[in-house]
Amino acid sequence: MISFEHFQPQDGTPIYQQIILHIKRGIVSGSVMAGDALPSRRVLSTLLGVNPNTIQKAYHLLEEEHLIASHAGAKSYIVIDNETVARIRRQLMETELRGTVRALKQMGLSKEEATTIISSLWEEAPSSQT
Amino acid sequence: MISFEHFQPQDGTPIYQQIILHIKRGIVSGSVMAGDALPSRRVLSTLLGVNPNTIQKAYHLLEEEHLIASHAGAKSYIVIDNETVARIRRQLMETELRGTVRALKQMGLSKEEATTIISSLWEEAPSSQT
DNA sequence: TTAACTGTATTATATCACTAATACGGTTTG
DNA sequence: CAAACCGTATTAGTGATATAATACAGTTAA
Repeated sequence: MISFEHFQPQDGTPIYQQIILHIKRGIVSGSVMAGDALPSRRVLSTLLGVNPNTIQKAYHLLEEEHLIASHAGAKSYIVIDNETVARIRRQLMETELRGTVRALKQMGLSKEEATTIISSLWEEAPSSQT
Repeated sequence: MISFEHFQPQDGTPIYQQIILHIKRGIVSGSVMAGDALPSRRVLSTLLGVNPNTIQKAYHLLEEEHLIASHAGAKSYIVIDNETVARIRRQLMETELRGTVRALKQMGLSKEEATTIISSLWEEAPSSQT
């Protein structure tokens, strides 16, 4: 069962997008694998304190992207191969870092300053894998 | 006059927030200084192709944060001191990097992988100051 | 088998970001 | 002074996000 233990929603970005990101990052890190079952819509909505429709929207979009498979009545499962994992990895790196690098350069930082700051932030941030 | 030449809005985040960020990043980099005039609401809305009210919202929020001063009939101007610049700098670093570092760790990257990727992205991205 | 769970669908409501169309009064400049 | 700017305010409408309350049919397990 895919875990949402360390999922903490932050306002500003839609919750259904954050759920999608959470699962995709799990796929990239290897903690989410093919065959894994997802929490049911109702269970996860209760766990996160949001509406079931919000979960359904996230799962529906994941299914449209062919990352999960749903069959009416049964649970939904992760369906991915190695090629898909690589694609998701590239996709997340792109969206996550492109804007950050642009922002740092726009603030006048040098490449060295940027990597130094990120290194120092790496130490203090909470993590499942140091 | 503060330049919006290199400003290219990306959908997903509200335009008024992007305008605020653009100005704050300019302040941090030193390209936006105390006394600089801002484009009028109408001019900037035409330039960016958005509604004047959107610009007004951005400027109004900047004024509430005491970064600009507006007087009915005249242009709006940047009003900041060194202490304010330092505060904005800390604020932007915080919001920009904290989430990125969290995301990269959640994807299972090591500190070395992260800094390496950022270094390589630094080269290809467009910039006003290489 | 049947009860409990599952995915799926529908309709209604509220809020926010953004657009649109005006209007009013103060400032600047020729 | 007067025209051309400027900031400010109001009202109305649209689309996206999220909530709320149901309803129906398929799957699973005691």
